Amino acid sequence: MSWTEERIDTLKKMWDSGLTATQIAEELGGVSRNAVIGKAHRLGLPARPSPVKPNEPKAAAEPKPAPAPRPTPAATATPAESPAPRAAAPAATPSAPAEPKPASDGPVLRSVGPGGFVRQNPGEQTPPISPAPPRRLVPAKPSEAIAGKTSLLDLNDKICKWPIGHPGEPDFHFCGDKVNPGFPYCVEHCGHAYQAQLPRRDRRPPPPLPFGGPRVR
DNA sequence: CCCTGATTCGC
DNA sequence: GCGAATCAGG
Repeated sequence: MSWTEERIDTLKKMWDSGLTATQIAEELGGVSRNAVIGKAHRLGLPARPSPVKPNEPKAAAEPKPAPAPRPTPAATATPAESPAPRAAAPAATPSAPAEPKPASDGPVLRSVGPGGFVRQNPGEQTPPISPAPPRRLVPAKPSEAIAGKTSLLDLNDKICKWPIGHPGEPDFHFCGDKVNPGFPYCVEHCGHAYQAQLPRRDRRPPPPLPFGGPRVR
């Protein structure tokens, strides 16, 4: 596989969307995660939170005479140290001066609900990345199987929240039928979720459990 | 062990 | 330029 313009474009998009190199490689296909990382670096894409980076050359008492032979070839006129040479657009977005960007630029803390759902934080009504849909719409890979299905984001008080499939799977979605008033599920799935208490001797083992159940493969 | 990204270096 | 091998932190 070669790095066509299109593949590079995909790489860029996914890279600054925060996807892992593994995911990107998987998506592109035909390349390893190493290839992706290597390419990303060659492209000069911004470094990502790496597990092994924050360490700065400490001036420890090393017997090494050569302190900093770090070859910075194009050190034309950079006298001061640039701890975070990430800023690239100082005077941009003239039309929108005050960008209400969240104070923290780190990952948003989330809690995870039963079944592996990711809960939205209060006030976080918008997914992580959607600065603007400036370009043409792109394939939007991750949601092809769900097209037309009831996704997590579609859930509300009026539709059945009975899960179809398992969280994390590409086709995972929800029933989405009209809810049985007073219940989180539609009539049919209420029948699965709630069973009349029968006399002990008549009870039967197989209780359908939404989530939690051991995966059957 | 697994995961991650960074770096190196032979091709 | 490419990416496997290697490194190193979580």
